[in-house]
Amino acid sequence: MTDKVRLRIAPSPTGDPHVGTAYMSLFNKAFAHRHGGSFVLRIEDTDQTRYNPTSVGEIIDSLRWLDLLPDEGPGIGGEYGPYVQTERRELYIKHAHELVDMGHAYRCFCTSARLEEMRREQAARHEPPRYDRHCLRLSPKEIERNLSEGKPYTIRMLVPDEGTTSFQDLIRGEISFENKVLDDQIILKSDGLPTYHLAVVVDDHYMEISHITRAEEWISSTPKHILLYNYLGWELPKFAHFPLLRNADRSKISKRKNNTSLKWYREQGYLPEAMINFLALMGWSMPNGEETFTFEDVKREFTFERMATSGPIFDLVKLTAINGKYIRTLSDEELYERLLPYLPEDLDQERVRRAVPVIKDRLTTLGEFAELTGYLFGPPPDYDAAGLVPKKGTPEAARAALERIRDLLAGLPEPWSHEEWESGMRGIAAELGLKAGDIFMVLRVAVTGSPVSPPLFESIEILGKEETLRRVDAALAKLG
RNA sequence: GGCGCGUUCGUCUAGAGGCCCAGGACAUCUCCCUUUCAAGGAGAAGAUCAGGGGUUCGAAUCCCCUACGCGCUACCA
Repeated sequence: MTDKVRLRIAPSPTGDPHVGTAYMSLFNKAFAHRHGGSFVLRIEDTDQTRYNPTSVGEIIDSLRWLDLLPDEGPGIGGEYGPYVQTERRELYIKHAHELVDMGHAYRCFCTSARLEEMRREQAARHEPPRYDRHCLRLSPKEIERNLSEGKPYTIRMLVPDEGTTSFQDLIRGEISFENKVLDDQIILKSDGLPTYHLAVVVDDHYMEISHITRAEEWISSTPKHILLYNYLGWELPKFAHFPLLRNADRSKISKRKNNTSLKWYREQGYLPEAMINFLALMGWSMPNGEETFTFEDVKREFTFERMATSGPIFDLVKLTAINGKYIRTLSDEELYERLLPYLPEDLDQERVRRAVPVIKDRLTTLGEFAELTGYLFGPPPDYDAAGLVPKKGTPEAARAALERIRDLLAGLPEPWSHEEWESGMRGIAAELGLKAGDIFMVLRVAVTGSPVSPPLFESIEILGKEETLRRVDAALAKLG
């Protein structure tokens, strides 16, 4: 074991790339790199029933999107591979049997049916569900017979009846468990693949992981892992259990109650740097109190000591606010570039460029651009003729206003200035005894199809005189 | 039920014995700006620091108890 700093994330390829994976990656990569170490990706695919073949690629894509790519991992390379657990099965089998030989583990031939029955009875007696060690009492002869009959078996670790197992958590301090509350956990399944508990210990050892970071849901299995390290005679890594991201009801974050897929955030148009900033604010903060910062800042400042212990609620509203803030700091050109993946390719690019500065302050995600600016690239959404009529006005007033606006626009030189247009508009309002706001509203609805829209003048400018006039005529026709 | 972890404004947090009758951000509300909506600016409201006991001249900060929340309790991770 060296004193190299090596951290890893170990997601299971069971579904969409999870926001929790990004959360852990952020701090792991920051800490590893801060100390000149490596950040590793390992795929924990020992549960074949939940395996999803597209998942690994999507996890990597998502990490690349967030600029959190690992230094080592499947498809990335590294000297500690393979980085996929099913490709390492011989290693687990070897150590599982080694543990059996040492008397620290034993074969269990119990069927799932018997185990279920056992648990049912324990529940009925209000006892904690634990393996009753039926197979620990098997004689060598019985074991021999079961083996020769080809009975399937699992391997369970043997937990001491007495004593306590404790460890120093980098985030939470000392945590200890009485060994008697620990179960004789299955470490090798009957399909020959390890359970998490064995695989994680073996891999973290061989991959020379120096700091084991994971969510707090793993705290209660840590003593089992420590026991395994001790049985195997391996040096203990450091442990840090991070707070669990929560739903609004404080339960563990789930896709039922939250958008947990990183693909979703990308599709909506959240900026990776906003995502990073938001995630870093969950349970952590900059020493100087700064709330807007980058990955580089986290890398420079991250320490386990500053990590909070209680699980933060994942608040989409705050993420969205941060995202809007990041969008506003982008230059028009940058924003244009970032918008491209979210737009149909056949959109008039020149028009998109001109729409960018107009819409920037109103964007909260990149994905909103298309809907917010739809009227600039096609006909305005259909609206009711009543929408053209000023609050205290009549359809006749709206008609008179539109006719004069049409004449005003038609008579304006091309290009015309905001000033000459606005004074013309105000003149019409005065002439008709309407408020300026009413006049602008009539035009706004005629041009954008909605009483709520991006700035009117800029919109007209982008659409051009001809198209604007067409829309005014359409509005007139609507009024009948 | 057992074991473990946690508990500062609605939310994210600052706070490591006196600087705190608790600061910032998001959200909310008001005002300003303004042709709508935003953005921006200025304000307001919002936490008896879960509750109760200690320790101390002094506690959000240290200790104990209680309550509540969450997690684990699978041949899932």
